[in-house]
Amino acid sequence: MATSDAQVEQVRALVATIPVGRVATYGDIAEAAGLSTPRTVGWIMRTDSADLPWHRVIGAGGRPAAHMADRQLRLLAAEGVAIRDGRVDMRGARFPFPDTPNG
DNA sequence: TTACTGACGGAGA
DNA sequence: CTCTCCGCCAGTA
Repeated sequence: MATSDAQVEQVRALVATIPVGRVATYGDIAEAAGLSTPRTVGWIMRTDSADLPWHRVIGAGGRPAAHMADRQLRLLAAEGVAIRDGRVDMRGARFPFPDTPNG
């Protein structure tokens, strides 16, 4: 499987469903989208994340994107997300994806 | 075609 | 806790 367009749309859809004050990890999104590696999620994001709340997408353990961590943390903090020592407090902030229609 | 790079994640030191 | 190495997939040279 070479990441069908459906997978890409799935990832984009999942990211778009992340509500305010919540966040999701690349791994969770990849898992929910049926991807085999979170790298692909990051690829999709950088490819086109203009219409997506990219700031609600973080790395494992609440690690924000290094190139724009300040911006992401700032946006998350503005939405009410708890930040701890420059990292996102996953406790209660991690958005639980309801179900994966893709299976 | 091979090699290098990158919005990642896990395990080892 | 920080740093490093391997695996994974897609893009670019």
